[in-house]
Amino acid sequence: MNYSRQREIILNTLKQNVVHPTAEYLYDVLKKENPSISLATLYRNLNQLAENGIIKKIDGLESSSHYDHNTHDHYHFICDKCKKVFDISADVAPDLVKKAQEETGFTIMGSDIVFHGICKNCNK
Amino acid sequence: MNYSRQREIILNTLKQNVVHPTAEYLYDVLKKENPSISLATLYRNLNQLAENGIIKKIDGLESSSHYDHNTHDHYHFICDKCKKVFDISADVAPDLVKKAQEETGFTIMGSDIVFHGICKNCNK
DNA sequence: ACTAAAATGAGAATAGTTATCAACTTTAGG
DNA sequence: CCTAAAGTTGATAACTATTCTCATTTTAGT
Repeated sequence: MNYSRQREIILNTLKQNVVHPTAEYLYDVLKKENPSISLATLYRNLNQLAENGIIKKIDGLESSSHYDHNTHDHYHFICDKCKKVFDISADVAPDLVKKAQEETGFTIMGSDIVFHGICKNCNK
Repeated sequence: MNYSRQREIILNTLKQNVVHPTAEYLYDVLKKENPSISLATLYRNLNQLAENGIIKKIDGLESSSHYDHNTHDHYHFICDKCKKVFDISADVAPDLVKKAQEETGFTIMGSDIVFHGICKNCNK
């Protein structure tokens, strides 16, 4: 993977983002500072960054993928009402991967763990 | 939800299926016995059955959704090589939802828990 | 600076799924 | 058992998210 200005911008934008944005959301943000950036470039780079373990692609949330600059082991929660995505600490299930591996005998390389329901704020 | 012959056929076909099929796979199977069934009818009914908790839609596996007639609490593993989907018992993380709920204070209505890696067979 | 490999932007193409709509079924009430 | 309202169907158009193509530009090593 060579250096590329666009990839740097994309990664920085994702890092500065508190939410877990979709490509569409990122594209809107990126275009403000870099009107010439192409959607294909964005997708290409998000995929490359994810393949290299620099970011994480989160599937299973909605019809579109979300992206996370936090690659530490943790889970996600999406509110069915406001669609906001929250982090859940991996502490709620220590050794989950290890145990799953022991039970199945499979080599587990990754996981997508997504909860959904109603967040505190929407519950009021 | 009224009775419909097509829905019954779709549900039965899913129940008889040991794998966790995609809509495409189900459609191919269904057409053999019911050549006139429409793809739209299949998707409509899978969504309705899932909304009513009769089946479960599994997202986060591949670009397309898979469907599961087993609605008991359990997780999934997809082999990155052969793309087969396996069940993992929820016993590997007892009270996972309860703990996540305690930690976050959110009302958790469901979860999608997907592991991926290499299955026993492909590991040989 | 020169070259090969990698990356870009623009837009076309693809895949999976949902929407539309006229015709047909199902259901509940009289 | 008839009817009207509500629900469902098949066919196909439309949509959305993402990937592909390709000519041009950028990067990295010599």
